[in-house]
Amino acid sequence: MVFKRISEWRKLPVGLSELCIDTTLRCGQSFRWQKINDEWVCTLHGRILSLKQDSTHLHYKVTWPEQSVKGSPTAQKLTPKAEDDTQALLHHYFSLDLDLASLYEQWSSVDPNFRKKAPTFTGVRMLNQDAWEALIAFICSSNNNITRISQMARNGVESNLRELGFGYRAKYIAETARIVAKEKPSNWLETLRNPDNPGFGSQLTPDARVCTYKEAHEELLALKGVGPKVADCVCLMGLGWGESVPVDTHVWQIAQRDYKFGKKAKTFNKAMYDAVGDHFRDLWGKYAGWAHSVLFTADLKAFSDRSVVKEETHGVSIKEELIETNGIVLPKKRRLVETKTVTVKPEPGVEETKLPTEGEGDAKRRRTRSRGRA
DNA sequence: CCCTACCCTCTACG
DNA sequence: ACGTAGAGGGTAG
Repeated sequence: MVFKRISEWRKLPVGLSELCIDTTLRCGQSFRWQKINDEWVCTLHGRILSLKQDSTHLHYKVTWPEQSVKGSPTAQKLTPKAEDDTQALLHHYFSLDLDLASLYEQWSSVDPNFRKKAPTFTGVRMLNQDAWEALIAFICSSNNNITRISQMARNGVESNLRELGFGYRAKYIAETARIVAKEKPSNWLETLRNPDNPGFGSQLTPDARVCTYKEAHEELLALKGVGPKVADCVCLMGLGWGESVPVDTHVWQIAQRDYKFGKKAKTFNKAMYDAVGDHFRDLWGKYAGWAHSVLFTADLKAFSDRSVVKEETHGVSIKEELIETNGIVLPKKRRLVETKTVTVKPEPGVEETKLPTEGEGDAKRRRTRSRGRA
């Protein structure tokens, strides 16, 4: 395939606390971005986008196909003046209207745990992704990991999905595609979108029935391979519902560890699923899903080299010895250990914050080697 | 409501 | 080194 019309680098004024692409593009939201040398690269709305970032700006470059791709919904946009929409596309994709620093402040003011974790994970935004892409990607995410999902996302979607390594999810995708195409009204998926957060370039149809988050979530459950967690991923990342909180096993662990969930009830059923999401919506508000992503990212193994300890703890040392935390002896292993802990001032009326070195999170702070393809 | 099979890949461990 | 058990960002039946 021949590509032409490569633009010069352009830039948007965006600070790192408003957006950090190195974190946002690899924290399990989109599985198609690839870091090639110093640039993040992905196809989006019929063009190839390259991104890089410095402390003050997001830099972007566009590569257009030589001619329209037939059948592409964006093909008609490849008119000479259409290139100008790339800035608007980025603005929409990253929801740059939202003041993320203010949101972090707000979440920190109501949540000591967030205040502790967030400083080393600033600039984490939800991506405004295509709904269909999010649907298929997160069906693939069941019982899976980021590395493998990324491999799947790069494959073509055909009847031999199974041979391509999709496993049992191949049936889900085929079934879901059939249901959406034949059993649902045309444009059904888009009607589930948050009306306050329209899709990129979409026209608002005046007669469209307004949908709520709960309704959208419920509707998605009718698809094959879509349970509550996948439905919430699609709501949050593909349909613009900022209050959607996908509760996977990892978020469930966070809820138990840091938010006193599951002390009595050990079982995790649908009622508990809803309870966890409702709790975070109650705590964090309208953009609870965004706040959840910050804590989720903070617990990802891929980011385990970042300390949860504040900046003044500049010294880290490599120690080789048995480390015991809360009675759990971890295997002898080379690991990063903070040389000093920071005393966190207890907040009035709030449970005291654990000292960093005695948190259960130490077990996850193990340094991970790079995974995936070489 | 609870249990298990489902596909495949990577990792830890012997 | 090499093989194998186990887990990994759920869902359907």
